[in-house]
Amino acid sequence: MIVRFGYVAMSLNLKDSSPSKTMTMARFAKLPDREAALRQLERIAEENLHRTLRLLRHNVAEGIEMYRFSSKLIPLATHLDLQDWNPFEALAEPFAEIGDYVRKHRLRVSFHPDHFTVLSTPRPEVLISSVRDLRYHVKMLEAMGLDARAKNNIHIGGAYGDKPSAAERFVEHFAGLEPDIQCRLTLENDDKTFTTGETLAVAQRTGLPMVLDIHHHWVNSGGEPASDWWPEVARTWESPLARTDVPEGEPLPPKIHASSPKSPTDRRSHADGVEAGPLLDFLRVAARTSPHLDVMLEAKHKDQALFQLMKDLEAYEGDGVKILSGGKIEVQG
DNA sequence: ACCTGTCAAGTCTGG
DNA sequence: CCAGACTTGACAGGT
Repeated sequence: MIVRFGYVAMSLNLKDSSPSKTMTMARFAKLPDREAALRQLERIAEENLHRTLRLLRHNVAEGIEMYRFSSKLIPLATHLDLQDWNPFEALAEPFAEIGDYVRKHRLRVSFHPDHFTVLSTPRPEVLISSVRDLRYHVKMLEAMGLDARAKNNIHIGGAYGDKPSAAERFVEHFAGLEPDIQCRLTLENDDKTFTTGETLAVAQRTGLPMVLDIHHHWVNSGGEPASDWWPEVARTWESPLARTDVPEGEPLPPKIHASSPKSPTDRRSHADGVEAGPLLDFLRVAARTSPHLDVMLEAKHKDQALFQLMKDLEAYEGDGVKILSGGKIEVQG
């Protein structure tokens, strides 16, 4: 099994490369000239996009082919008071540059809209802003010129005291989404509410591919190994919806999230790095099912955690592990 | 240069 | 019904 590693949004190695520079609403509201303030927001966004491209170049130079974009590329993009503002025209070029680079180097990229996007919500106004947020993420991917292989990962959402009804609402609300939003979604199990099994059931009903977070699984499960679920989870990546825009015969590698607990007393928080041992246990089992797998590392130390993990994996070389590049390995089942 | 409170958004818990 | 926790990087204002 070929395994590619990626990291989230920012690098600790590249100086001045935060792709999430922002402007607060309070600051925006204080500026006297609204048009000038909007231009300033666009300048910040442009800077974030240029930094994103720098990060991608850094990744390619290090052999890293997977990356999650920051959701904060355009400050205040979905704020209600700025709905008359369309920043995409001014940002067409930097977005296109990123997309060109992604295609040229065949990178796996994604977004992860944050926890304000909740399709299981019973509140209409929350659903409306959730859809607005999803549309914003899709627009960014479209502005990059990327097809539906580039996806937006979300959770099911809250349970509101009745998980089955919440899951039911998710399915209904999902069915009401525009097709171009639907075909770019992935569904991830969370650390408190929807377990691997419950998330998988919704993924199977909707046809969505499921991102298995093995750390979330560890803190929110009956104790059975995450790898027990792998064959079924992997199969969700074969659905027609998941494979939208995937050329016939080409693989769409399943994706998982990996992180390690911060401490025995704080098991839910993310540690600085990712432990090689437990991850490798999972990978060896997954290798029996899948020829390809992409692993998003969610660690405080971001790309440095990735470099450290690759270093730690060297100890397993010969023991069913082969290092292929700075961010890619081969694992024997 | 460094520190602290705050930030657009949601949900859950406990009072 | 409401305040605070959760969680996170970065701003903004203060020292």
